[in-house]
Amino acid sequence: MNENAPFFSNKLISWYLENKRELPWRGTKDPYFIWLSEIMLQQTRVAQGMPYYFKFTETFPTVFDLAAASEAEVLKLWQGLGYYSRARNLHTTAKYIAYELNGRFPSTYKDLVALKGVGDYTASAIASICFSLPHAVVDGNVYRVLARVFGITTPINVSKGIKDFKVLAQKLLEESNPGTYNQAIMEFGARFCVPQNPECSRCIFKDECVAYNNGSVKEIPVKLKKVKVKKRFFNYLVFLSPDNTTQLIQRTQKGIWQQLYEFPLVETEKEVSLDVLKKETGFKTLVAGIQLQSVVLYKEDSVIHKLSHQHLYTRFWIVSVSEVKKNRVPISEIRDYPVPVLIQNFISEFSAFTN
DNA sequence: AAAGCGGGGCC
DNA sequence: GGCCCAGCTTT
Repeated sequence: MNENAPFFSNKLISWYLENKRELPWRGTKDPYFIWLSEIMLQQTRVAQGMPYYFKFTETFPTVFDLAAASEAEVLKLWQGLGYYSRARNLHTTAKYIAYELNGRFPSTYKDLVALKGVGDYTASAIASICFSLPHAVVDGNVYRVLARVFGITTPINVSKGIKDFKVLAQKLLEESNPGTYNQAIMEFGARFCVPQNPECSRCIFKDECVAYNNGSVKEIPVKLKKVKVKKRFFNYLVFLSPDNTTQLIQRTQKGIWQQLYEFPLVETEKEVSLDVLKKETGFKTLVAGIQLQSVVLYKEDSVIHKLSHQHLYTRFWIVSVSEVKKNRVPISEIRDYPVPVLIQNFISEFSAFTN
């Protein structure tokens, strides 16, 4: 046991009890609700996840309700939250718990971490909050707080850093109340020891924080190399036929937006004119056997949809046809399909769909 | 060990 | 424009 542990955890927990937010998943130890909230909050701010937590708990009050839903329903409810593999894994795990475990949630770290979509962080969170098991969480907040207070400059995104921080976090864990301690350190990182411009001068750790007393708060935690952003050029073909149908295709390939729907897509190396687009193999395949009445660019300027690792330069081409042959979707039913935000934004502003 | 995976908020 | 967010999975 680290000799600093009681000092550190006592201060943290005192701060937490005075400063914690009332969040909808606080005040329950039901693992279904804690699990739901933890999956939603992976790489996601509380403010962004909150509305989804309300939607999911209302629509699926129990794990059986979630298990009984279709994947498309789950994805539709998840739409806009991003990292859609979380939703697919959530659904897979719900079915496993409901139908294989008869609704009894796993209650050990080992069994929790074996669930799809549940890694070390989430298993530790559920184990500590729901079952009072002594597993320390290490999320982005914990990295930041520990790195600064203890002056650790090992990069947080290399294996040595990941291992070292986990060991330290585990030493500092208040074992008589691991759930409260874990939430306390995360809340402290989220609300006080924030990434930019923390108010160190009135911090509870200002006397002992190594980074503050070093003047190195801005440089800590150390994180290696940022991702290089790739540019891609998307041309969506928005078919319109007289019977008020269009075409939507489900993305089943590897990559972004798996299992979500989109308009037929022609990806090109750069922004293209209509003449060039018409010569693309992908375009020819998509319109094969179809009577084209007109192809009109919706807007000249590309929409630049930014993902963390890709910038999608996107244009929508309105393709009037006499008949949609494949993957027909009545315009009135588009709203039932889970789609990326990029597509939803277009649907919401395109008059032929909104009228 | 490194890459891939969303969307949004803040500076 | 860059950084980060209650990370996990695949390669």
